[in-house]
Amino acid sequence: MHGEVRLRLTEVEAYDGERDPASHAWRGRTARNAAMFGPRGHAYVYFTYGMHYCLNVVTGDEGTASGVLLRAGEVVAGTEVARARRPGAPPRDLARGPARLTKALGVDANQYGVPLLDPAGELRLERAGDTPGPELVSSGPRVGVSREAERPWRFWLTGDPTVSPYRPAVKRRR
DNA sequence: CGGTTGATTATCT
DNA sequence: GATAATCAACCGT
Repeated sequence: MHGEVRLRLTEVEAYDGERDPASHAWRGRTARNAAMFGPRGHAYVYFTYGMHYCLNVVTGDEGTASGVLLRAGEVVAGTEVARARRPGAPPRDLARGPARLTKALGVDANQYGVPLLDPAGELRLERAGDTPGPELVSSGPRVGVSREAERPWRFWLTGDPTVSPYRPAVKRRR
């Protein structure tokens, strides 16, 4: 959650640090990905496509650079605030996609590197209820990555309407 | 519906 | 100079 807006996560995607060709950390540490190499439980926020922010949770030990991209969620509190940030969006689309999620939450470069497990933090990750069992979770190829897209490291709640529509990675023309 | 395209810039080659 | 862990608008069917 961030401020008044609370999300129930429905879709995430994993990246395996420097060993993973699809990871931002693949070519080693840079100014942009420095937070991925930091302690687990902190935020790695990146800016892409000239206009979007995406939010990751750092999951590996310090120096490891693994992370999980938060791809989608269902807004369960603070709907008014989220709707004001995404005017015109149908309720189920408020956080349906990694950039939509940060927009609805109000996350941007200001949250780069902040701790997510601090109960006093504005932006934080909380456990709510039991971890869903395998019968409720699906997995498949990651989205938008051109290398190693076949790794089935995107996970989502089966049948949940707030999961982002699957779009296979394609080479862009120009 | 589904497919295509422009937006817009930090980052890396 | 090209690309990118994307989105929304716009097309034709």
